[in-house]
Amino acid sequence: MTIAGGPPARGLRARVRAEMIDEITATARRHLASEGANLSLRAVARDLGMVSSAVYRYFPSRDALLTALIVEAYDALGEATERAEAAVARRDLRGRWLASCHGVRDWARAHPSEYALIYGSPVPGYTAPPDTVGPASRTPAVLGAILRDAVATGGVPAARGERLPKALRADLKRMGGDPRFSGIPEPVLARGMTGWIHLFGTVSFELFGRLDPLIGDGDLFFDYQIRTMATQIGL
Amino acid sequence: MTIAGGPPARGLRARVRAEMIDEITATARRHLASEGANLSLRAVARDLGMVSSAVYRYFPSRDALLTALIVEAYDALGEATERAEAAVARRDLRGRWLASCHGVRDWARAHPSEYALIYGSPVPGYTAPPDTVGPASRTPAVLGAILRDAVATGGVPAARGERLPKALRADLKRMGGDPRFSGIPEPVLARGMTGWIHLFGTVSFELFGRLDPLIGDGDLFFDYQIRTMATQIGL
DNA sequence: TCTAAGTCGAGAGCACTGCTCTCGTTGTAG
DNA sequence: CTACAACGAGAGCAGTGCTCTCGACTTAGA
Repeated sequence: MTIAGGPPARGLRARVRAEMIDEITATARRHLASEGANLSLRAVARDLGMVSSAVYRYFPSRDALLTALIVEAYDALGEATERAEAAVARRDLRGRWLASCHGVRDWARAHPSEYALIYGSPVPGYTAPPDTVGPASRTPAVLGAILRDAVATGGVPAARGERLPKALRADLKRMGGDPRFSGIPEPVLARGMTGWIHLFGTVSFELFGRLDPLIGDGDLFFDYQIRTMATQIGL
Repeated sequence: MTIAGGPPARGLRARVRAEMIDEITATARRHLASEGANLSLRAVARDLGMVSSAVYRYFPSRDALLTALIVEAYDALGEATERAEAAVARRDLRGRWLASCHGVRDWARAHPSEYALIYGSPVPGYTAPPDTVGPASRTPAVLGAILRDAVATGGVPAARGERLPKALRADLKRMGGDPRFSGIPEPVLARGMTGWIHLFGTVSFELFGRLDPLIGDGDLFFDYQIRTMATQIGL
């Protein structure tokens, strides 16, 4: 053995292992994109020139592989949204909101299978482990930051005479405990949730083909939808 | 053979066949409810005391069975919506809209697997055959009728200074060609689509667990959401 | 440096799936 | 009454997720 220059302790094997995991998830993602949601672990293994049982050295089950893909998808969507939002001047609150929405849609259209994986119907026996909640809230966090900035700079009215039911107000107050949504008045938070739901509703309807027979120009429709919604939020 | 009183011509076998089809779909629906979306044709057959190949006498493939369930689900949802809407006084346009929304949600909560089947991510290799478009538009038709009545009686403003992009206006005009959506001015139709998207977005988010950590009282949240949306539509 | 321990890939195998084909049985139409 | 079509059962094929065992290999400790 050489004295130095070799890989670090716990090195070679651990690194090969990490690379292997990456290769598996990458191949799985490709399969997901090409064949849809029913991912075959055996097919992934075959693609990598290994036998199916070998994959189980890296992922204890097919669900675990799916979880890895889900986390990756949430992160990718979150990053895409953050990047789109960051490209707009800080003081242009409405522009930041619209850019975020377009960021979500653009990523979803570029990665329909991964979007369906995270925003479609839950996979049969699968229940999302807690690892996913962090990455999942990255996109809402972007929207929350915009609302907070908007409230702080007076870019959005804190209240417009809404009458929030007591229990709903309590839920929203609890949400305000989360630092990502703190500093946002409850009425604004409620409006923001409407926009959030409407955003993903629109993207899902478009991707799942629900608008196909109705809408010719999807870009225009989406833009119009989120603009009116932004206006109704007060942005 | 008896002279009369027996089953009609083309009778016994055809009737047994129809009953068999009903039994299969009923059992399949039960399996769907209990086990989630991955429906096993073999398990359904086993439940009916027959062998899997026998089921193929009635449905050419598992997808065909799924299609039957999808059509049934669309019809059931449509009927539930229609019934909820019919229970409200005709002149109470806002009440009719809200009742329809609640009808959708109540049915979805009572049949989550069937809802996921029709409003979740599209099944992997499956593409919806044209048989489904009719039943699928039953619920939108209810909402459309309310909007038409509202416009006719002045219950909703036909225009509120919206500026619709030309291409979008063209799409909406084309939608107006459908008798179910005729007589609804384009701006109202656009607002209605926002409400439609938001409605199913809210139901999907609730059923797919996206609101779980945030919202305590789901009933209240949903009601608040659709009320504010109805107001924004102009109802 | 040698050895015990742990990691890995391959292969066989189990229970399950959708689907096809064949083979007797049975209801039906002419 | 007969020829035909529909039907259910069974065997079988290719595929799936997952488990277990076995030999080859890397790693860590003495």
